[in-house]
Amino acid sequence: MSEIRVRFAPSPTGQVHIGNIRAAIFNWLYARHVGGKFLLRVEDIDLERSTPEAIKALLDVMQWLRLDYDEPEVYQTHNVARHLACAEALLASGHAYKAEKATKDGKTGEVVIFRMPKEGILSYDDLVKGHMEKKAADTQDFVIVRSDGSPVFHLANVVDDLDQGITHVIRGDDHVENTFKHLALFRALGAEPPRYGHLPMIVNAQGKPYSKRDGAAFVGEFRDQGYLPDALFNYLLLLGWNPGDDREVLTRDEMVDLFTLEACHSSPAKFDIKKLTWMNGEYIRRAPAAEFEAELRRRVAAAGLTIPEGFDVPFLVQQLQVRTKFWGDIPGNCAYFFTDDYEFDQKAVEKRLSGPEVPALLEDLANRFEALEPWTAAAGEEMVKQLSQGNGMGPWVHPIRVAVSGRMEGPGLFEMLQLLGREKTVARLRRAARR
RNA sequence: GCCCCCUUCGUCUAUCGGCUAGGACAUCAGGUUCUCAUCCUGGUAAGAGCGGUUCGAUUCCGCUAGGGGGUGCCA
Repeated sequence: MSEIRVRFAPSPTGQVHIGNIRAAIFNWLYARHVGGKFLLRVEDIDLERSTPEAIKALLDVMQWLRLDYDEPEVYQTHNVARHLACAEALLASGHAYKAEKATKDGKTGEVVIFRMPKEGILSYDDLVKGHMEKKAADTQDFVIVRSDGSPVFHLANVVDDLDQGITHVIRGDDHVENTFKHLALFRALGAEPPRYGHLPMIVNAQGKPYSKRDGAAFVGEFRDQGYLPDALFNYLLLLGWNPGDDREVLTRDEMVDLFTLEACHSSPAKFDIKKLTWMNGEYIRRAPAAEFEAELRRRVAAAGLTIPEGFDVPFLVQQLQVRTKFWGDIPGNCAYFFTDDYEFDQKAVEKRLSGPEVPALLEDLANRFEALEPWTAAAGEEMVKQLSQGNGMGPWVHPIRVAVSGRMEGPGLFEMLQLLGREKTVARLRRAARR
């Protein structure tokens, strides 16, 4: 049995759309599952729309999502001579003919047109949609070489698939109708066509194709917003596929192991950013502490902040990891540990620090913390508990929190103070008392 | 217009004729608690409609409706 070869063949005309990259993901998983080859073909014959920037963005995204391919990427522009030679062959064999045809802006020129079968039923078995058929009479001949001599998508796409030995074409639903054309082209070229499978579209809340106006639609945007590649990968996979049981968060190995085209759906799926966000948090929470720490250090440093000597980073990680939904939350959610110039949330100040009793309270607490032994979260909590006499620590805890961090939410207060250290805690309490 | 495809909770989905229709996200209520988050418990919520086949249909078939795709010298 010959090797299974699949490909991802995007046009580099802009950023990479999530619907597009999902096709790449499914192709990649299929190839890995069956032990075949996954290839990348850059369909850059498209006029002026293909740009070097777009190609770079594409390659970056492939790498970011760990979609490795098994042979160097192929550029469609490098194969134009072959496309045209095939058109000649088709002309010679009578499968194509030349004709004068008008463009939509009124100019006419001679093009090469492929002859579709005129009688009978055209059919094929779609890898995900099942048996498909269409009356030949319902299809039309189509242009394969433009009047300027350039090959049209259908020709280039088919010839490249042929040349690359593609055995399974897994692509978006919008290509279903093209499949009848492509099949005919393959046969006219005297070649055995690949199997085809069509993935349903990703749609918005209204059921229309998901686009830019519906929110982030490009892979790069998700990356910029702090989504993890593995979370996006996992979420996109769940749109139209499931492992057959209740598992949702899967490792790459599990995905490869369980993936089949038979389990893919044929109905469109709505993109739900909330579930993606949940999954992202899930991936951050499940990340090894060391990985979280590395990311934390990187982001704190990138913000120009310095982690003090002796700072208990692992303890901070423990406090922060469960509260982080996006990498982008860092360092905003912990900057106050590393600078005295942290921001005060105005609402928090009004709510917790504006009372007439607050200055005296904070001064008193500053004195008590100054004398607290040992400097641990447990000791601090014990002390405040004494003060509250079992009536709830809120009246003490809230002002302290805002005074030392500027915000109303965050790690447990006493853990926060332990991390911050006695000196800073006391100084900040006094500063807030005297403002 | 014509051709093709799709249709289970708000969303992603399980079910391959036996269903008290399960899970997850979201949402609501409660628990834990110094906040937020996590975590735990519980609730609301679905088979587009109509016919048929069958002892029995969410599951099979047909029709209708709704939605999507295609119908380019775009890809």
